[in-house]
Amino acid sequence: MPELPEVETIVNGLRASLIGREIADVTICWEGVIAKGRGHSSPSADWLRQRIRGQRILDIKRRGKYIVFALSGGDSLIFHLKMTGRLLVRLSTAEMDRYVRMVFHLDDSQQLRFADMRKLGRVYLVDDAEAIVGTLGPEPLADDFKLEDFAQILRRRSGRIKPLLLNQRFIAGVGNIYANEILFAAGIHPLRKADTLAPAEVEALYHAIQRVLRQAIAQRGTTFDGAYRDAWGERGQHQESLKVFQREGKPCPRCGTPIARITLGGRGTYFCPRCQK
DNA sequence: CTAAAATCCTGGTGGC
DNA sequence: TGCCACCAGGATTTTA
Repeated sequence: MPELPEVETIVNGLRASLIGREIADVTICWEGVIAKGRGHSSPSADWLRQRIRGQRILDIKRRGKYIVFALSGGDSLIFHLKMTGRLLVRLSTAEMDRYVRMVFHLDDSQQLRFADMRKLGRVYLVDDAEAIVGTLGPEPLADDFKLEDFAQILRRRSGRIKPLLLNQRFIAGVGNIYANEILFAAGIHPLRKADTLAPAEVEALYHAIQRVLRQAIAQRGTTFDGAYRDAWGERGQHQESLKVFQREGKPCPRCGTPIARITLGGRGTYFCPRCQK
């Protein structure tokens, strides 16, 4: 389940190999990988192939959990990996990976392969990236993510804090693993209402978001159930550092109380009933 | 406004 | 050993 730290790690790997390359051709192994447009028809495989061939990769950036390629023709090629998606850079002679849905043939004997066991991930080719990523909330690791702005948004929210952390319009890039870990690091109970957090709690949450995400990036992300891989197919290391996620019944690393699990918004929610108030 | 449920998917798991 | 129901969850859409 690639979240911000995993996507950041993947993008850094992609940049190292793909900037400046031309997309010579595309093979679409499963047409459903192409995202549907708003309401009506989704672009066809033929349309996408004709449009993308010959365009050069100028830049690759992360926005939330999206991966955005800026192409020389002015288009943006955008990926969302959802649960099990992988973007893999391979030599074209390398054995094909499992569950590959789309292959980008590059001008230097490399391939970019989009693999996705569960078929939830999608590819977009658009002339304006904002049409896809424009509704996302602030980037929590950007310089312009300020405590005062964060506090003001929280004050206007009456819902529970954990589903709010997962809302991409509120903050971009936090998923279920890190929402659990962030709330533990901040000592805040997942059922707390956002507008009841005291100023000191808001500040603790603000710093926990950045600290937890930065540490996970330093460890190249979390590989759980073997799902996430970086651009070379390698695992992350942060699963060794998880404090509460999928640790129901195991002792809290701070106080020893067994970690509790509830379902909240349909998601597994893990916390220490003693440390998180 | 919040919140829950349904939707898309398939490998792994637990029950019988 | 085999079959099957069910679970996991990111984001969107629908329903209450």
